[in-house]
Amino acid sequence: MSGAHKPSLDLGRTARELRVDQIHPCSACDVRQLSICDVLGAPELRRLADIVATVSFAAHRTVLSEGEPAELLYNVTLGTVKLYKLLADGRRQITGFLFPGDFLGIALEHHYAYSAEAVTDVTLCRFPRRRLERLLEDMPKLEKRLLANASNELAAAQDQMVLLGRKTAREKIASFLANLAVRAERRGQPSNPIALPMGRSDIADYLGLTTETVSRTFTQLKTQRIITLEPGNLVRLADPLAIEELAAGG
Amino acid sequence: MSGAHKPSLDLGRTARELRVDQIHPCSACDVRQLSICDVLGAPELRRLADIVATVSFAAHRTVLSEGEPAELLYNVTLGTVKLYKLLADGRRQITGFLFPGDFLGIALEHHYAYSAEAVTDVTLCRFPRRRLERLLEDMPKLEKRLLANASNELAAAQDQMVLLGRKTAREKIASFLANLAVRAERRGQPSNPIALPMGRSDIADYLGLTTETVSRTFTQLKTQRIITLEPGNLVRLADPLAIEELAAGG
DNA sequence: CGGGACTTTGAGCAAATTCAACCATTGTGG
DNA sequence: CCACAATGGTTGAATTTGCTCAAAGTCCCG
Repeated sequence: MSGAHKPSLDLGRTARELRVDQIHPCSACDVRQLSICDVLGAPELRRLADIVATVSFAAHRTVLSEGEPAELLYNVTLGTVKLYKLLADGRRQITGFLFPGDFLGIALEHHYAYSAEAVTDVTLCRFPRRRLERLLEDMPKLEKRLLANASNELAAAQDQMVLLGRKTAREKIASFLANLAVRAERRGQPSNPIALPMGRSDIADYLGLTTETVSRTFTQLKTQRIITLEPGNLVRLADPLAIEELAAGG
Repeated sequence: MSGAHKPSLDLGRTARELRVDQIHPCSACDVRQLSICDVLGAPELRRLADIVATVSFAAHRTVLSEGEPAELLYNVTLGTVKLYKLLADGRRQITGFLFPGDFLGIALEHHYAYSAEAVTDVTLCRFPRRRLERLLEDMPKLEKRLLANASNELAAAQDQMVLLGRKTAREKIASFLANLAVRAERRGQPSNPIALPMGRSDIADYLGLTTETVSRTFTQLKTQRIITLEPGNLVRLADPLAIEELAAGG
């Protein structure tokens, strides 16, 4: 069965959660212009800083679980997080990867709609939902920003549906790489040797494939000189145009 | 190639668009409690009515096209609409079906993120985006409602990713039927013999399958006495429990 | 009653999966 | 310091699910 997920031994979510409250006041935040905080002025930022805590999770820790009451919302400031849903028999679909600047905590009737796990060591800004909602009353700009954010995510979700429903394995991998490159660029990070912080099975569960197919497709693209794999989990797009065409469905 | 879409001759979007402005003032709207308008009181509803127009499209007409400037937003009041995206070679992914009460017009940087086409004859409430945005300034409740709406759609999009990436054809069809039943019920419509206003190829493009596989799967479920097909494009869930189990990934 | 579009069924095929073995890297304990 | 276990990644062979191509059947609607 594809996408089967061996539940790894989890010593409990908070076991290695480090609370580093108030070390990073928002005004010094280096991902502010990437995040929803970019619309806030200094006084509003101060009020936000009052309710925020900076927390860290080691790689593979669970940040939040589907179905739990959504009392805490997060903003990624460092590292990579994956969002996923499980079927009863363990099949897993990863619905997204989050990088610095990305917002976390889509809820449905105040319960998380998915689970989230740290891919690498991560640092997050944590907001109590109630207090954030109260703050929103006074900050229509922030509310607008959240709506714009949700719209962007919806558009991305639809692109992902096209990928999952209609693209071949080659096209899926190419789309994935192109997408990572764009997002890395947006964060001001190198976009040509692209960093792949996640493993093959995470990629597989994100693209609706198996690890074997992901691996085979990488080697196929490698032998066709479209990409090269470099040490440190880096992928170089040797032929970015070919990647673009494949990603678009060529 | 699966999902190939023969572009049907289109005589132009507005050719058969009927403008029936102001015939339905919002206060008499029979889908108000299903839509984003449910949070508005009488005075606010009146202001909304001032900027809304009621428009109709015949089946198969294009309501809006991906990439166009998003100057108009809609709310479905009657009929069924499908949202879709195309790849360059014609492969198509339907990203959603909209029924009465559903909101239409997710945009990215003020351009539509997808195309929308009438499945049946439909009637819609149409809002000019700018004027609606201006109205939002005075109606924080409506803005909150739009955000909640976007959250719901995001959760639904993630469920669809699970379906597309990890479910079998049988499970996809079962999930689809279960989902239609829930939504019909929510609208106060019969949920057991379920109406299927869309054709096999729309279902296929929604579930990431081909029409042949959709058809085969229906007959398979029929011979297993899990469903029966009734005249008028109705599907009866003869064994709702089996449908539920299949939909959940059993 | 006839025509066209949609749906169903059939036969063969192909892309991706499954199952299994092997390889590479890394971290650990003797 | 090196052997070796563990983990993750790659490769191979056989299988399977769903697709492609083709034809026949249905259902509207005029």
